[in-house]
Amino acid sequence: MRLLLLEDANDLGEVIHDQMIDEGHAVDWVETIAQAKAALAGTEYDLILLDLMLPDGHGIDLLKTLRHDGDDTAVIILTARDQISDRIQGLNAGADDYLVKPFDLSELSARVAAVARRYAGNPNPTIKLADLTVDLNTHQVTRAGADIQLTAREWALLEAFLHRPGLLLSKSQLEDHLYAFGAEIESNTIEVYISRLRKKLGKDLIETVRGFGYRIKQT
Amino acid sequence: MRLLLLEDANDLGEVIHDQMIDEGHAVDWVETIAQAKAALAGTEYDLILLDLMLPDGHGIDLLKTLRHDGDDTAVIILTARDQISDRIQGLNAGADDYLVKPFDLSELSARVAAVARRYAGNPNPTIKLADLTVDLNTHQVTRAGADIQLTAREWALLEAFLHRPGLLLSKSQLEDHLYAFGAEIESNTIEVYISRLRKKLGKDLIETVRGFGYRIKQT
DNA sequence: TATGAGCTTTCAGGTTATTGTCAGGATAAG
DNA sequence: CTTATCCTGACAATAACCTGAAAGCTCATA
Repeated sequence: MRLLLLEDANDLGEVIHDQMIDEGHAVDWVETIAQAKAALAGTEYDLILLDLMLPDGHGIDLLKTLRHDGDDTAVIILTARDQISDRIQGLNAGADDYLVKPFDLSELSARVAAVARRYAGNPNPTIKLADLTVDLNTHQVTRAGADIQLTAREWALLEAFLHRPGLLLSKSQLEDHLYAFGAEIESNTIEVYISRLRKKLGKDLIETVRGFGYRIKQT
Repeated sequence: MRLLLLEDANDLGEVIHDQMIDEGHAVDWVETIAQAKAALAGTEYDLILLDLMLPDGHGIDLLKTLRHDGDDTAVIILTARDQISDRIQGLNAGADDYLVKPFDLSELSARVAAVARRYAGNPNPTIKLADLTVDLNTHQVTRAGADIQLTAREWALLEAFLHRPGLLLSKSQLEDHLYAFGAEIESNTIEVYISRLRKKLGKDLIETVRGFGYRIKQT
């Protein structure tokens, strides 16, 4: 998915940027209204993340202009807790959703996904993998019709593979996906969770590539 | 159908106005309470769209006055997420339905149609859920024929799940539905209400998905 | 403006499921 | 055979969840 991240003068941008890239989105990151306008003129985006920390309501103006020009690109507003008026203005100006700082990256990811799905007109996307059906929305996994209950970590691990099917993922990559940046895992946690997933999903779904990592079996 | 749209100082009104006209309704669009009162004095409307972005709770007052005078015109309240108290007040004051921004126009259309049906004396749209019957218009819930009384919060919570069956909703999403987005809920309120709903609706209706949230059991 | 009923929110303690770690066994590579 | 790597059952610590009860609100009514 193609994202535009408009953010000025604070480090949240970098974090968001990295997270979105991790999830396989194409992200343009700009820090001024002028840059944003240039970017918008040239390119079609699927989603715009608009940080209203921007001074003087210019962010709102940008959004209004966009809508006025008939552009219906999805927009999620990021705003500080105390800027309620900005938020209301934002919604009125045509934003699709908003997040109040501070927020979890996972929360942001979920909202991005939700808005994207809404725009794609595809509210309940499911992925089929061998005899598995994975519902990204409800986190429901069924195997040959039978429900499978996954814990949070198990789901996160499975999700890592779903983003890029067939991809070989190293243990450290998987750790990055499962844990907050900088968290130190000092045991064979990934191995344990691979094991647990296999037990629930079926032995032969996840392939071990000795010395490198794991990969979902292609079908 | 004859609509009154009461909305002040923002561009959503225009959008709604155009949409409703498109759908073949007759719409009067006013932007002050005074205008609304004048319009209400002169004309019979089938439905009033009331935007609570209006300051000072005068919108609620208008509704109260209306009901107090025995006017039972259908009223749908449009409100920002920040104004939960308005929302509760609105329901208590006799609103028929409410929508929280941002909302899809299609959703608004659906609700308008629903309320219209109700007032046209058509059978109420109901949802069956296990042994429950849920009336979206009257907010009545019956179980095996017996009425179940839900409070405003309890209903709001149930409603969140009705929107799409089987949907997994996180606690923070539910909070967003019940409260101002970003409002500081520092306790386990959602858990408490889930507990109450279960007690009233039956233990096994709402499923806990540990680490993610809750979901209504698929039937 | 006081009162009381009903609803909402918080708190605290108990219960349960998940998590990260370890240890010992299994497997593949050389 | 030896070694590095991986698998997996078990377990204590912890996080997540449930729920009764009490405190806090709101609103209609007197």
